[in-house]
Amino acid sequence: MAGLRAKNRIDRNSRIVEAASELFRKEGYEGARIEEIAAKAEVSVGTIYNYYCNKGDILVAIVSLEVHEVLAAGQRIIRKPPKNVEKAIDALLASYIEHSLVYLSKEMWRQAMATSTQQPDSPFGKTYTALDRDLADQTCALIAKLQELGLVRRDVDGRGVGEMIFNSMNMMFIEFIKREDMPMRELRANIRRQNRTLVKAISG
Amino acid sequence: MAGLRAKNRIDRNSRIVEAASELFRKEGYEGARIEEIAAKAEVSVGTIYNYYCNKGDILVAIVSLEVHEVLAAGQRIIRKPPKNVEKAIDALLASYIEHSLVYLSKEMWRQAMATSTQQPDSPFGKTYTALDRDLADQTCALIAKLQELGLVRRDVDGRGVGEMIFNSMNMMFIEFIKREDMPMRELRANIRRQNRTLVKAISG
DNA sequence: TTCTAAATTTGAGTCAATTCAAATTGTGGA
DNA sequence: TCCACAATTTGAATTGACTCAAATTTAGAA
Repeated sequence: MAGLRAKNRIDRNSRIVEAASELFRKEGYEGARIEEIAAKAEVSVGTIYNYYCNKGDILVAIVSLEVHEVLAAGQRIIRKPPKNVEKAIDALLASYIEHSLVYLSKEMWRQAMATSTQQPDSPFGKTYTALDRDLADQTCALIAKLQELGLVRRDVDGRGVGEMIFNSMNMMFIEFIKREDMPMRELRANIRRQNRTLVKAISG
Repeated sequence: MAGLRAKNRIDRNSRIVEAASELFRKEGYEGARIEEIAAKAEVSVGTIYNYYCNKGDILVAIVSLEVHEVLAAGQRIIRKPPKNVEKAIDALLASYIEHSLVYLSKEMWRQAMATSTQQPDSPFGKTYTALDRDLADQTCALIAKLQELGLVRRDVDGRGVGEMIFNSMNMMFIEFIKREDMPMRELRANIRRQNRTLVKAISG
């Protein structure tokens, strides 16, 4: 019976994540009590804290699942990007944004971001930061790809430009999740507008 | 005795802010207990909650004092900016960054940002958001000024560019406060590098 | 199979933020 | 000056996240 312990661990962990995920969605992050999550996952409160160092960390674990899907979708866009700089960048960023609310409500995003800011050194604070970096890297990869394709001038600092585009999108995304009433359409328009000058400058 | 009530309010409020400010600095945000703050300010715990809806809000009030100073310093730079686009932008952003740790530790910044993200609709969540917007507006104002001076091309979208520069600086600042060991010098270098392409593109 | 030690779980207890009903204080009119 | 009412303060009680010492479970050596 090789690894009952490991098997149990995986099983318990997924029960915790599943229970938390459901309760966060149903009752909101603040509304979901740890005791409830423990009951639903059929473990004790202590066990949850054995797996996650605090409530926020549980949420960030869920975010992580989400972002991995987003990254995969991003890869597909980079493989065959639209043959136009503006459209290509817009396609990638739109893909990020469209996916963002599939599993996570704005409230959940707010909490996840807050936690990762508050505790950047907790295991999941680090996870969140790493995800952010992966997304930024992907944006840079798109710029590099566009340079390869001759759509973006070779002499621009692809990394600098990619990071700037990602960073400014990220800030606008933060504004978006802070304003419960802001529609996705408005976010996308803001992003396009803000990128326009830079895009024009780097187009080959 | 017109307004004893109003006078007391102002007095108590400033005692609370002062006590909190000292304790946050001395014991860190998490370490400072509300009861302690109340004792130091010579009010009851309940009174603090009469003035601020939670612990994070007290901190954001302190941040607000800080940012107002930063905005004033920014105004002076905009009045007489360096006669070179890159230097002018760098001067403004450097001023923001250099001031940032005078009254607030990185930990305090993390908490303040987390709170404002978590509760964007609380009174001080709104305050924080407004401060951010003021800073962004100031960055845009600098670009406009540089356009007036003929240093930045008239045909660029000053607002879009200003917001992009501010947003991307803001994300880098967030990274900076998350990493306790990251020196200010590195932050400034990153910002300069990231802005370079855009700055080149808009220079007249 | 049996036993020991390490890993893991448990949940009652702790701690600090937040609430709220009672007590106090300021105001303006008689 | 005195009173009634509204605003404000108070701190004991509540709440819910998090801890930790005891109990349970697994691994694997004998």
